[in-house]
Amino acid sequence: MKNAAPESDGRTQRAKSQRRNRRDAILRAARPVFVEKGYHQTHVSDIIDAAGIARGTFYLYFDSKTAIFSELLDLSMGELRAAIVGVERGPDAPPVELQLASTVQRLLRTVVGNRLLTTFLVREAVGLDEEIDARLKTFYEDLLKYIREALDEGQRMGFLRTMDTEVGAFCILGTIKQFMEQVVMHDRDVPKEDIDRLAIAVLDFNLRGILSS
Amino acid sequence: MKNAAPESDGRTQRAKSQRRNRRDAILRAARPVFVEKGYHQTHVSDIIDAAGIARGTFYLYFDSKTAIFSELLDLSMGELRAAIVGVERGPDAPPVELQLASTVQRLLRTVVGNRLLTTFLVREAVGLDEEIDARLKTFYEDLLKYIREALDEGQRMGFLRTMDTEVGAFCILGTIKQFMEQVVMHDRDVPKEDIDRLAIAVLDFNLRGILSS
Amino acid sequence: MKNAAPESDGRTQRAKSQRRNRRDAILRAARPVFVEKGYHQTHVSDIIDAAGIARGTFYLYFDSKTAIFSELLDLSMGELRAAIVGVERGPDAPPVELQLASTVQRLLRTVVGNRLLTTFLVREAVGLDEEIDARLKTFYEDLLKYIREALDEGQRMGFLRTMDTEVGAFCILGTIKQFMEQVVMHDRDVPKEDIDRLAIAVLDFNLRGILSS
Amino acid sequence: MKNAAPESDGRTQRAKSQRRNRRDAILRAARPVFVEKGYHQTHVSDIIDAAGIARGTFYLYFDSKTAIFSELLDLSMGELRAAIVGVERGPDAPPVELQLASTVQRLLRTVVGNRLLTTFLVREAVGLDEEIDARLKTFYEDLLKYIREALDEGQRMGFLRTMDTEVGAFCILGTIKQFMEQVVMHDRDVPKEDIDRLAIAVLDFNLRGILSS
DNA sequence: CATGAATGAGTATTCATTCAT
DNA sequence: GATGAATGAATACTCATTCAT
Repeated sequence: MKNAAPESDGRTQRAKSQRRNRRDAILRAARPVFVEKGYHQTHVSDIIDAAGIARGTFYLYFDSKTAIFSELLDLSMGELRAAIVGVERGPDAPPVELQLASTVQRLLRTVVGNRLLTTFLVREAVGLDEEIDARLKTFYEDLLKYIREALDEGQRMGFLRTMDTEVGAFCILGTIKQFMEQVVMHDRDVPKEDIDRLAIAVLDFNLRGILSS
Repeated sequence: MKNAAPESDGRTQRAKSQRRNRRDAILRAARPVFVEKGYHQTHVSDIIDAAGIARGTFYLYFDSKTAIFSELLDLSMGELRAAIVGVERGPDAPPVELQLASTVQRLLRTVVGNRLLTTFLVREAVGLDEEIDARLKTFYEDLLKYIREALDEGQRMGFLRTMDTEVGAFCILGTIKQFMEQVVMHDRDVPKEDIDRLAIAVLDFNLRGILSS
Repeated sequence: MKNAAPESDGRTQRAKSQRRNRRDAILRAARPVFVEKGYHQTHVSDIIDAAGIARGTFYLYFDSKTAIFSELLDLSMGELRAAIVGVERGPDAPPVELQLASTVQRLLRTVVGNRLLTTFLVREAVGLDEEIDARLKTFYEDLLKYIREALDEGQRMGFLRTMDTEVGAFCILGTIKQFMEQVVMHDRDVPKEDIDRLAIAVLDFNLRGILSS
Repeated sequence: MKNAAPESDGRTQRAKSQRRNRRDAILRAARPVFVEKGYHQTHVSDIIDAAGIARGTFYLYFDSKTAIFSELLDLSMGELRAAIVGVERGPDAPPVELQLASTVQRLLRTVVGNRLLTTFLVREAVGLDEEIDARLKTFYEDLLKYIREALDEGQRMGFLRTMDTEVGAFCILGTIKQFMEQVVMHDRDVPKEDIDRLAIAVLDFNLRGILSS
């Protein structure tokens, strides 16, 4: 705090880095516990056991059990967001249709490859805490908005048909979330080829529906 | 002793009826409490306060807090099931396409008309209890199976295109569940006309997708 | 209450008799339940189930759970008392020594023949309730006093040696109670011959001790 | 990390010692409460009030109310056992008769000097819990076996007369237990001289019975 | 008399969080 | 920073007893 010496900067740096490492270690240890046992059945004891730290140490890095869970949820939302965002809107960007396709593929690969994330988003985080619920709501609303804008643009560009894009958006979101559910439901690992096949099928459903043309 | 039979019969009848009434009254009182406060934040005290009964009386009719919640969940699943089931398969039945359409409409009307049910099915019941989770899983699996069979038949009859009906089924389920989510999210009442419009839009999405033909 | 008619006497009589029968039936039903499950693990439900009566009916005949238990205990104490009391003190009565001998035999036969009684007196009734404890205490004190007076008389008559009769009395009581314990401990039925053999052995112990003469 | 081993050793040592102290303090505080109020009327609140600790602290050291009671009972049984065991069987050991005599004296002194112990063994522990009952049964069975073996040896050595040593053993146990009862019954303190006098009287009873020779 | 639905006081135990060392 | 002993608020469930029918 006193900034007494120039090397204090280096120390602070190192300290901060250590602190961050410790935090990350605790987060990494807590995640599978929350996923396996669920929020309410996961006790602080379970987390500190998994992390190999003392009880008090936990509270040195996180304000509460809710706080660490909340942060894990944020990480999950971030990962999923990263898998989606990236559609370019510039004039010489690839066609939105293709972008959407690759987005779906990237998305499903992420979901399957990280079941922890999926569990948080579809099962654990619901109805625990008002603030958490709010954040989840915002997350999905952002997603909806993003999808809807993509649909709107697709309509403007003519390759998407006339429709209520609000409805279209939540239907698409619904198909994705249900895919996530299916992944969570089945414990077995899904082979990569199957994921690609599924991604194409889901995309196909969203693009063309079920009716024979 | 003399008039044991006739009297006991009448008494039993009345008693059973009263017993059922009481049970129903408690169930009716508990439902909105669970919906508003969530399972964990709903204490037995809240339920008995809402029902205007004594603590012991509650346990006279239900084994536990979990038991009454479980029963409410069953009721919700039953209502939703009733709104879906009913597709006839006979040779002179109306075309599956139409039946599916009307089913979606019926379904969405039910969902909107009973937000309590919806909340249970998409938010409250998840991750509370292993047994409850299992029942929920079974419920949705039945639903998936039902939808998939409908899709299979539609393919056989030629008006549905070639596709992976397993994927088609969970995508449809996803759009429905997400619709339920939207209903739960928005507290405002949705006008009936809007519901019908939405039902058509959702159905349209599922039938034709988003691509312009 | 009004004594309106002469036959009311008869009616009252019959009613009283019926009432007594009912009471006895409940007592008979409750006894083995208390013995098997113990006081605290015996619930009023168990008693009314065993007696085949309604909950309210129980309270028509007994003030409380404690009351019926207390009454059963009294019965047990009465039975044991009846097996003991009866030593005649008249000038031409049989010698106290013989009376004591036959008393011990009668006593042990009673104890073995009625394990329920035994259980109440040595296990169940201890430490349940201040009032019950007091009654049990009085019972054993009476027994002690009775034994001591017999010892005193025996001393006066010269066939018992000089000793502290207070100590002698509680030692004798101790041997009897421990015999009862043994009976309770072992579930198996004891053959009558064994009882007689045991009675003689116990008596022998009390009369002559363990030292070789 | 560097000095983990040595420091943890010292810390662990101190911690273990403190932990034991705390446990003992709670045990010491709980014992008179159980004795005075009885097991069922002693609530965890009473114990933590007596020990001056918080509710959670109690459960830090004991699994349950039953657990702490059980441990107190074990302590009592241990104390009594220690007062009894010690008869030497070697060729140059003091005669069993004398050993028996001093054992009885030691025993009674222990019983009188520690009324808490006595209360547990003769009143409190009976019929509370199956597991506790079993332990109590084993304890008394061990005692019986020990006494009987002493009697057998006395017979072999010729200074005890021919008798059923099984009966002799439980009769002796009975006199001891009844002595304990007498101590529990009477609240007043017994002067040491009286105890010695009583010990001799009890021993005399067991050795020679009540009959004049 | 008989019934049994209703009552509500009573209690052991858990677990997130704190803080002295 | 790290520790882990101590804390105490919070909560579901039982069961003896009552009383309207």
